[in-house]
Amino acid sequence: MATRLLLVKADGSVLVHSDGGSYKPLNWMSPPCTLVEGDGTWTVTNKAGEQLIVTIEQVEHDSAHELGVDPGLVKDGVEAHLQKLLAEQIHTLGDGYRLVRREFPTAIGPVDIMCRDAAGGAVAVEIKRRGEIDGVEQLTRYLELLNRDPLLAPVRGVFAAQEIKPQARTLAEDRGITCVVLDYEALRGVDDPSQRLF
Amino acid sequence: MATRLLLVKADGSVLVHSDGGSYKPLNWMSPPCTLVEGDGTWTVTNKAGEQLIVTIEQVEHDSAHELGVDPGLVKDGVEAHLQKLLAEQIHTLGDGYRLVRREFPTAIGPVDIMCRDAAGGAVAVEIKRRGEIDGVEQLTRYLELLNRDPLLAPVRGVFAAQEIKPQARTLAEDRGITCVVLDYEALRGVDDPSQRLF
DNA sequence: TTGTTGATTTCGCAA
DNA sequence: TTGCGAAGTCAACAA
Repeated sequence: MATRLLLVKADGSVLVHSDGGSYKPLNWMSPPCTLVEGDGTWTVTNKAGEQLIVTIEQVEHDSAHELGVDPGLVKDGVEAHLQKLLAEQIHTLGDGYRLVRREFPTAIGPVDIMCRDAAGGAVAVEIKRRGEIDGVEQLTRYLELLNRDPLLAPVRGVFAAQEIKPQARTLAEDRGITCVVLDYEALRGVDDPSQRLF
Repeated sequence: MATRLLLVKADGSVLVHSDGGSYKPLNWMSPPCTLVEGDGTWTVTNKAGEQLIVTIEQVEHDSAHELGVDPGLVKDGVEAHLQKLLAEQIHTLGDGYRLVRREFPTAIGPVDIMCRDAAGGAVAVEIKRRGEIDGVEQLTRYLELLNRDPLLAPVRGVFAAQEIKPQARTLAEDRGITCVVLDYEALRGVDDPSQRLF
């Protein structure tokens, strides 16, 4: 038994907040779920039959407010933006680079950017906001597959991110993958539509 | 401008909740951070200098409560439990299996369980609650390393999880890794202390 | 409906 | 302090 903040949101979710844990509640139930009040308890049940049971001994405060849905939040600088900007400025990777296409399809998922270097060699680019080992593994899988295609092989790999963790860099370089740290501000700054030819 | 729930927790975090997004706030700032009130705005700044700026036009309700820290929440069935139970009942993997040790150390991190099969061959086990591609990659890295050790090689891999995603299973089996679906209830059921010899 | 990917993950442990 | 692994992710998009 402890003092807690109970929060029922309009989407049906029920949150039990303690005073720690940053934005994460101590416990919760995600929508869709049903809330049954009775005998000092809330019983919250989701579709899978899982239950969150709250015993209420005393109410310090209780109020309800309509929040509405509204525009909400606009994000900037997510991976999709990095991908778009880098595709437009593929020369960031080196002189003579040419874009083949974004979201280049393969059997195991799309490669973020496929391009060719000055010598005409195929280059697969994996883009992350934060470059960690997962991303290197993902690019490695793509490279293994792409290099089986005689029309493409040999395909080099480039791992591009705003920040690359040391361990990810080590793994990438061990595998012959080039690491590139992207400067989002610089990419965005150069992305002036009036300076673009097409 | 919209009606929002502003929540300042004792750990310093500031949460802006809308009526959607389940347990996640529309926007937030994680501790440690500082909150400066002034002129209808809250300016929340973290250590890295990032800012969350909230403009307040009207207050519908305002209250403060001491929540305390308390025991909180006890979890059951996390990976550590699966690992302990499987180590105690290593025969789940097959007759004649013997435990070498849990958290078997390697240069790139500990292998969850190292054991030997009936024929005496080394087996590295990676345990997950939910088996996804990441886990297969992790086990693959361990196997590559372990198989360079002439005292251990050849080392087989077993990928054990309560639930294994099809893509993870395919990747694992392509690499000769055995997939095992763990039944937590069954493992726990057998783990009756009164039935244990030590 | 199902699967896959990205995200301001947070938290705990150990080196 | 830093790095790494685990977690009840959630939401958007595509097949």
